[in-house]
Amino acid sequence: MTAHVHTAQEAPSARERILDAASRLFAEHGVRAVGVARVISEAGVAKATLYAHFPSKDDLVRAYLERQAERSEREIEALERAGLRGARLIRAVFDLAANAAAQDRYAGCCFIAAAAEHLDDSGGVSQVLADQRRSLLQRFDRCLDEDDPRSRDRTARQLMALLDGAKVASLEEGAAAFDAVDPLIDLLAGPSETGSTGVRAQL
Amino acid sequence: MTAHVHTAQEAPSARERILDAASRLFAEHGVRAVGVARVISEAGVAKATLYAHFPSKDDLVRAYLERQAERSEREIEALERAGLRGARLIRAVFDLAANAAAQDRYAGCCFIAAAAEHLDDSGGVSQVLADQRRSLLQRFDRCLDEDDPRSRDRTARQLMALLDGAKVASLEEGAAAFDAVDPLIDLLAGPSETGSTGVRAQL
DNA sequence: TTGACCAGACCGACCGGTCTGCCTACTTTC
DNA sequence: GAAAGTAGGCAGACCGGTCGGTCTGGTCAA
Repeated sequence: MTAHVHTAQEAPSARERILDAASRLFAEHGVRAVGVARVISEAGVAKATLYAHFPSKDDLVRAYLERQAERSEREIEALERAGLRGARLIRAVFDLAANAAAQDRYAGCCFIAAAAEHLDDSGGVSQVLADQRRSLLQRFDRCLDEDDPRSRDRTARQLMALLDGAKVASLEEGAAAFDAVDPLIDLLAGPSETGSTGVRAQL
Repeated sequence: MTAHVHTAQEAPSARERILDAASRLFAEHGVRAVGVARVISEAGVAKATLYAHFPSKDDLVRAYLERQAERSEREIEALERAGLRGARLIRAVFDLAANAAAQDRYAGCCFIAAAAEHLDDSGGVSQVLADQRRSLLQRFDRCLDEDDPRSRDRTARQLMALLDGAKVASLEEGAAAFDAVDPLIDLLAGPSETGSTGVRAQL
């Protein structure tokens, strides 16, 4: 695997260049619409090199989704470390998604898109998606301060639906799609306390 | 176009057999995963016949989505004709989606899936999707009894997000995904009045 | 005779994936 | 310190298969 650790000066390894190019292309055009030829072209890498690091395109796709899931997780953990808790952390998760939707070449949530492109899941792609989903659901659950676990679980699922729904709407409306659901977040997540988390304004 | 109208006895025209087979296959496996060869095979039709009716696969896809949108529209209109209004009609729309998610070979909402598969929209596919979306949004709006148009629009978008979110969740959880959002519908759509619309229980 | 349909060969393009061959840079050994 | 070996990456030819799409030729009913 050569889990090479680079300093900032070093050029990124071939594996990372491949994953970077694949991530950019997959996110913008979809997984099925991008062939390995285009990935190696934009990564500046030989075909054999790609297949040395990823046994098949499906492995590359899985690695792409896993990295994306890890990044999201780390972003949220960073916010938590910054002191955000409960309702404010939940709001921040929505704000992160809204920020992503505001990007120039935004083409929808990579997890929802990948799920739609892998209805027949021959590889382990949908497992990665299920894991990411469960992880976020649990985080919502932990952020809620309702006593009844059943009620907490239901509220977490409502928040998840709201997030996914806003992401779907953002395909056509961009980040503005998150405005409509905004008031509902407070309602579900608990006392709104002080207003904005500031995260959304960061970009 | 030969907009032939058959009685019940007549065998369906070639065009309809094509559209039926394509709809079944596209809905179950996704648009890109199904080739024209498979469509004509399951439709029992010659390749030339398909291309006589649909100039390209993209036209076939558009026809498939348009027909699906029309069917949804007609289902809702039938419920309206049956006397459902306001909040109860909104609930019925959710129940229709939940029923679809309960089907055996359900593989997600065809509109969301098609949107995810056509991030780069070369054909007019995304136009069909946008139309369907706008149409449903307007119907929600008409069903709400809030006075302020702005507030009504926002509530309609919240309902839409809830519906899309439940559809996304139903990819993994099936029709059960709609249970969680259920109480929120009443909250948004207005006075719950008498409980179930009965639609959901129909199947 | 005409027109709608059938079966299936055929086309060029592209797909994921393999393989050969060359080059470079580091490491081992004398 | 030079020679030899080795590992990783490069370019691109090549493979079988599938894609969307076209074309030929034949069947059948109106």
